[in-house]
Amino acid sequence: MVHATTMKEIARQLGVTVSTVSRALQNHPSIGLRTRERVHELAKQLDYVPNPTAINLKRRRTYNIGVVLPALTEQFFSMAISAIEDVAIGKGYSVVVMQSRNDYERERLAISNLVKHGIDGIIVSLASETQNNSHFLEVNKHGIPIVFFDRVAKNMPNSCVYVDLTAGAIEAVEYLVARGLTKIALLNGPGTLQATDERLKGYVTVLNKHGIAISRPYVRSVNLTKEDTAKKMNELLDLDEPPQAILAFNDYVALDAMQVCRQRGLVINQDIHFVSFSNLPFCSYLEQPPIASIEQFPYEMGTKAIQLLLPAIEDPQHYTPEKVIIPYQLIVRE
Amino acid sequence: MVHATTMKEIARQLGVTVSTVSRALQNHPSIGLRTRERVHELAKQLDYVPNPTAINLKRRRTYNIGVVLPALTEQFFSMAISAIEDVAIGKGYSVVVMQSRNDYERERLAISNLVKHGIDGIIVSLASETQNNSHFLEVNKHGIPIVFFDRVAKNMPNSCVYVDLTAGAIEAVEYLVARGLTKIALLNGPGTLQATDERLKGYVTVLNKHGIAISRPYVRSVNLTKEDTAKKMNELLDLDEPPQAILAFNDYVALDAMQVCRQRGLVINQDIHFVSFSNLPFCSYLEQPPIASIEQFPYEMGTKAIQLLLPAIEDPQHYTPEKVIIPYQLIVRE
DNA sequence: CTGTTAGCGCGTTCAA
DNA sequence: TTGAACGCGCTAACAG
Repeated sequence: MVHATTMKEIARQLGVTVSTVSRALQNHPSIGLRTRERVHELAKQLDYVPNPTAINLKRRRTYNIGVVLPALTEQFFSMAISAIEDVAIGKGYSVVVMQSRNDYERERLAISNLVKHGIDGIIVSLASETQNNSHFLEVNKHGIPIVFFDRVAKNMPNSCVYVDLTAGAIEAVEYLVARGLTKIALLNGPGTLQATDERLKGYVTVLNKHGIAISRPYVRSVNLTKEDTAKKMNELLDLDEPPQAILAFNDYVALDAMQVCRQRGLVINQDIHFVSFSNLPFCSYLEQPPIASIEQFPYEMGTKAIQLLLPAIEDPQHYTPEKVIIPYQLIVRE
Repeated sequence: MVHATTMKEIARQLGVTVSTVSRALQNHPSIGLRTRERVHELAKQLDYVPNPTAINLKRRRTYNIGVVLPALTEQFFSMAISAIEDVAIGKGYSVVVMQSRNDYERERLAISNLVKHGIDGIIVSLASETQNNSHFLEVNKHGIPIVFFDRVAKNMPNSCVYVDLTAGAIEAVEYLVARGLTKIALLNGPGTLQATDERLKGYVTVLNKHGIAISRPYVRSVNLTKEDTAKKMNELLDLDEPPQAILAFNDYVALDAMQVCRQRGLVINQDIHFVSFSNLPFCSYLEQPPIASIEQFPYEMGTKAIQLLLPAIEDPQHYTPEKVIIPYQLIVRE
């Protein structure tokens, strides 16, 4: 801005003190009706807008909340952001977004930028490649609260909110088995994510329960890029005994894998079946979507995350971190 | 934060002045090597982080850039945001997002919140329901620069960046005609958007050129909700002479309309053909995508938008608004 | 080389 | 009812 009008300017033009203007603007009772009116009038006339930076400096807050997540273009995360934003705005906060692109260094940089830039708290969903928590510990040391959501960090004392993916995976695999599909492969995420472990655990549990031998080549990790997913899916199809069904880490992995299948002439939901996590809205546009998906309620997760963060910001002393588990839901499509 | 360490604290512990500390920290040449080292050492030891709010107060900047757009969950916009963020971060700015949800009041509120919250500039893509520009004029009055992108406002003096949709529509409709499809309907956006006029103009131009009569019932506006699109698509199919092809406002409209067609037993790309705008990545997952789409390069648009905004922030005097047109590209899928 | 002083815009206590 | 003075945390012109 070229030169915004300040209280000082109003005071000067009215021949009063800045403190009088200050009080008049906040309708302090001890200000004469006449002066108050004159101040308000001139303020409006000069398009006076209080300088938020100055106010923040006094309040010792920025009213900025940082959100770091893998990719905004993934609908799961943009939905979560929407939820965070809705709550934040209602409480007078703004949301600053940063994307890690699943890259550790970028995540580290994003966190550092946020702290340098000034935020009152941070909400994070981990990059798939993040292996250590030093950057988060640093933030904790500064007394800036963090809440993890969905892709949460292991062994961190902060609040976090996530769904019970093991239970979700169990229900998903049970569903496949109930449909008579027993050659089930797992296209899992990167080993760095807790979410990957949880899916695996559910997968193993069900197969064991039904006495189905677990074939090592059936379990593969992808790094969440399209290329890697294609590679791993091709490997699965090249096996002597290719799987009848795939449990995919999420809808994006499922879609990329399904594309490979189609290219190889397989008919989805006939030659091969998919079940995945996320239940993203755009799957409803597919002619042959995964037969089932675990809804993870990103909106609810985002809402809960910010609801955990705000008290940590506004009343740090009485704040104790919480682990919140959001219920999942198996959505069957046919 | 409970109690961050300040320069004052460092100064106290070292028995020097705050200004000495300040200069030492920025490696001012006129500071004794010894003191400089002691200051840096203690700063690190006490986990000193400069208070950005105080710095911003002096610099008279917030280093925050506000972005207001219809919906983050639309991939077109999340891609644009990614671009904006990439450039912004490189220049030391952070991005604050607000969504209008295509609602005028929400857009108005978002703008007002941004100004109250403190931002150095704003990038906007209009809500479909926005009919007047008073809230933007207000911002202009405060000397805060605005750049419009994609859905730009009519009759505003600010910079803006958009694609030549008329030319795009022309090429798209020509493509349909060349394929022998002449009964072409237009599922257009809301009349409030300039982008809607432009598509219509292109549509009319081509039909006129080929001497194809324009049937009024073939041209419909949708408000960009799934329900309205379904309603209008059904109306088109209920006509005595239903269209062979649809030019859709964007991929979301196309997808919603295609869903209706499938439900009514039509085979996409056989009984009816679609061409749309945006060319969103997820269309590549469809078995029967629109046969062609106008790529609008959201990443390039976002990049250009912030490149127009930053000079306006950093050197207001020498800044003159620009209208930038990004080239489109017709992507043919088969 | 370092301290003193002033000021960014605002809120607030203490006097008058 | 209003003014004077101080402080939030930091930078910078001026002095020594």
